[in-house]
Amino acid sequence: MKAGNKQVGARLRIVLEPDIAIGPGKADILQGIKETGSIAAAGRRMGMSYKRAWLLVETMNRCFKTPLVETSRGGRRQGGASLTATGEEVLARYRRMELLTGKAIAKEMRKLKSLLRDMTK
Amino acid sequence: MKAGNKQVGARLRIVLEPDIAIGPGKADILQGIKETGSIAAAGRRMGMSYKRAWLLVETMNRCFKTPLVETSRGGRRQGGASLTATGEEVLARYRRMELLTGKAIAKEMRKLKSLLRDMTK
DNA sequence: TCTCGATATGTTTATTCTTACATATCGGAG
DNA sequence: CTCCGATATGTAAGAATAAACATATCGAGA
Repeated sequence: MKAGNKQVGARLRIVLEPDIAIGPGKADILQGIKETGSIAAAGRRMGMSYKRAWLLVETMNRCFKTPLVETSRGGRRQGGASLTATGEEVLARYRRMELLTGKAIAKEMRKLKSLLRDMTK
Repeated sequence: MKAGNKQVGARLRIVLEPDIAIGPGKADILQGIKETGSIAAAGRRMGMSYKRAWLLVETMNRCFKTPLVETSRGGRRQGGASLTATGEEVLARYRRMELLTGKAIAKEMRKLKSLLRDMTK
């Protein structure tokens, strides 16, 4: 289904405990929720089923002391979701880690790339 | 099938081109070949089928200008595999990137962990 | 009280990923 | 010229993942 995603570069997956990790997918969902105000919209935006998006959110909420995402149903805006303070913090820290990693390995990265075959055929 | 693997910490996946990446799995295979002298042994050591291990090797060999692994069949030692100079270089660079990443994000890592729930139940 | 869009879940169907099994080849050593 | 262990591949069976479909709930506002 989703095709040309996963940008080139370093992809970071933070394994905090065995089977408890946060990677590019969960980070993007957090960001999507922050920007759209809903799990459904965040999922749609990244071509992911609502169920899958919701499941990831549910997992994250279970793993941290405080939920990362808080949701509401019905009401004036017909429900929605937003990041808690912890959610904002986790997202910010993950992005920072991505940045730090990118800088730290930039030089090695270039050297690795120079070993690649052309593949433009 | 394989269970308690994937050490906690940062897991790095280097995406050099869309659909061309090297991550912990391929790095471990390279290292296994370096240390055991065979694809089959490297695979067994990490609980991976020979076919899977061979397939990963084949993919890597196709993607780089020079093969990373060279193989032989029959002969005195009944065949085997070893890393080429390029293979050694790729492995070394990947390990270095892992190290650099670990150092770069250590501080953030600790802070993230402190937000985790206990889960020892 | 009926509507609407979003959350919340369960069930079923597809798809994709791995493994398992089955051969074929190689080539020095015995 | 047969044996052995490893490479090299194909195919079929199974397992794990993900998508698709189907409801149920919520609650302010019309």
